[in-house]
Amino acid sequence: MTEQSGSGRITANDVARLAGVSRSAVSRAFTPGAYVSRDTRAKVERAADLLGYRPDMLARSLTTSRTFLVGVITTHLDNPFYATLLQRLIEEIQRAGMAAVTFIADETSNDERISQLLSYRVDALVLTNTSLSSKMSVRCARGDTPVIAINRYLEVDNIVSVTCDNELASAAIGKLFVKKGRRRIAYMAGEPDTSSSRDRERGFRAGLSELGATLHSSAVGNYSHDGGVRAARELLSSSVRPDAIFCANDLMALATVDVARKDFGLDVPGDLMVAGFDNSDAAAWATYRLTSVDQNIPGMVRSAVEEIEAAVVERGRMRRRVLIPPTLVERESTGGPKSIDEPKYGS
Amino acid sequence: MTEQSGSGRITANDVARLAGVSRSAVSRAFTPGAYVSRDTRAKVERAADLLGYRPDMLARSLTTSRTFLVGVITTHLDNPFYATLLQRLIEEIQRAGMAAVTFIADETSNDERISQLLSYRVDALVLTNTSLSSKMSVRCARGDTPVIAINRYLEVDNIVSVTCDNELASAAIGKLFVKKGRRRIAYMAGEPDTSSSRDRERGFRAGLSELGATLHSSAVGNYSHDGGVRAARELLSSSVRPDAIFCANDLMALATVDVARKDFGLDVPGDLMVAGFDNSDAAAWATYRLTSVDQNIPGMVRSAVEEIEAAVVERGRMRRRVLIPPTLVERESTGGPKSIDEPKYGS
DNA sequence: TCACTTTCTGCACACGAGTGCAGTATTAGG
DNA sequence: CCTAATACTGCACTCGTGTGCAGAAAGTGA
Repeated sequence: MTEQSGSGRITANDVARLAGVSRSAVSRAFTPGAYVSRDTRAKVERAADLLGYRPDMLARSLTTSRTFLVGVITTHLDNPFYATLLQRLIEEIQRAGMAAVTFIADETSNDERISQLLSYRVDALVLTNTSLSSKMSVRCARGDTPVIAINRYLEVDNIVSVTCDNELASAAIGKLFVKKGRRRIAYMAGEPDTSSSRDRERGFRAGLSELGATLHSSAVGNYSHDGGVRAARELLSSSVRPDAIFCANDLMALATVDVARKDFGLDVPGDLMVAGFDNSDAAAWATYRLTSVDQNIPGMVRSAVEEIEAAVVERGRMRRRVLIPPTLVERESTGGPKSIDEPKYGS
Repeated sequence: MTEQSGSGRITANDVARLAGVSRSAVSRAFTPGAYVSRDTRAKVERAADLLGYRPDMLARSLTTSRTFLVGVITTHLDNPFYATLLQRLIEEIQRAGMAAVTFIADETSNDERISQLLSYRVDALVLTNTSLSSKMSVRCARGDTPVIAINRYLEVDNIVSVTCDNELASAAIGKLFVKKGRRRIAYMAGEPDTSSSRDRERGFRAGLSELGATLHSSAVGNYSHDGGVRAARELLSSSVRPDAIFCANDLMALATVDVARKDFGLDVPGDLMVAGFDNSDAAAWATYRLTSVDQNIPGMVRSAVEEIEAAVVERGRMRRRVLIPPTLVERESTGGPKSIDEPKYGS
């Protein structure tokens, strides 16, 4: 019998032997657009799925320099926003016929991770809420590895960054508070050194001042629930308590609602309006009904993967910035949706 | 100048040339336990990090058949439990010096995904809340690819399954309800055809009957928040309303609390006790203070990766089942923790 | 100094596939 | 029936690294 050789692995040679053709023919049968007769292709395909053969990606990548692997570096997934983002990103990557090699960012060992990913010759690198050291940026550029940053804007060459329009959305929330008659308006920041938190604060302030209002107070919640609890207590303990708080993400906003009700006996939105960012699932829960900003994750992810595909084809493209338009979702935590004919922000 | 050749990629040849040694020497310098003199190793290392060289994993894997890649197939990450599980799993994998290639399960295209992963020669395959068709099971066994199933028990040969002791934990909750004086006790199932939901129901019933109680009613919530809302409405609309509900996960339990309060004006735990499963972050939030079962994700993940490492060394090991002991976390949704001297369940 | 061991080094082949090139089978045209 | 074009096919080289083997260098003892 012409069986495969000893080892469990089935190679193109085994298929070739069984099909009675050369190994090149097998290779060509699996390469779209290569010179193979209908006849041989049929023989090869029959033999192949008789043996359960599939070309070895590793070996293939060695000659083609295409691995169909995308390196993804993301943060802790406690925050449901990152979890959903990662999920959609992976789905989009696999839809494009590639596979995602995922690492959780570790602050200290980040460079090591990237270097590791490069040693797998990933076709592209996606950073989610993560920065890139200039050293690694150079390494990526040298190896022609395109880098896409989602949700963080990096001032580095040869890198595409995809973010939602944080300033625009935050301004809309600022204006919403003012229109609803609030005057003691506070901001709860995320991690202070991230572009997202800074942009949201800047936009929020701009929105307020556009309608003649100004920021009453602010605190830092570090994007976490616990941090949000502490920051909310801090803000609400003030002698002149705020009557509206914009939190830089939902996790902190939900914490703020909890604290307002449980610790301070406040009514939301009566005594305190709260708005968040991310439009996470929990924002829609009956207990919270939280007004939030939908960053349009599917849109972000689609852009990111499109950038990857473009970059793989035309190597060495320019740095770019992609801005995804977000959507304001109004719920009861700010007094519910406006009347039906009032226009959305933006245009 | 002895620079690297045209392309951006730096190979062992470039390093060899710069260090003035043979390419084999470079290879050995990067292979722990190989025959190299202190002197050559030093020269190679110096040259290597001058050029920023790192062995190409693809080429290396081609000869060693070790890729240090672990294939991970997981479900949608809307459920925070899976998100945390995935995060910890990836972290543990990277701590072990490997990298995770992650796919989101797609029901229909699952076999295709696994086949794709096998074509990357992953060292092992981890399935999270996913089944394995018998066809793929055979393929994995043939290629000597160890398969580890987390949180689902599969009746297939050559596969290790790691789950928490669902029956034990669920029984504990059943007994807790009875001890707290409840008699109209209901169960909310997850996805009916999963081993986890079935095991939890079986354990729960066993716990009840152990103390002479019996199940009052049940409904199916499919492990989702929306499903939980529907199931809770169904259970609570009954003419004889339950006074305690055990939900097969936290997402449904939180939904149940929301529905009980908002739609039925019930007090939790006064009118209705609720318990969940997973001990997700939200369970600890002030609004819910939900009693839940901690599955010990770090423990599960550690076992899983240990199994991988063991399986990579001694190929072709037996099917095994690993049972992780869970912890009951009592909070206000069942009336708060017991008095201090009462023993935990188990032993 | 010689024989022998020990410690390394480099050659050459292997891993599994893609692919340019030259050669062969097939067909068309005359 | 002959020639030339066409459609394939297979050889052999390549990708970047690991590794057995044989030979060189260095050390050891007599």
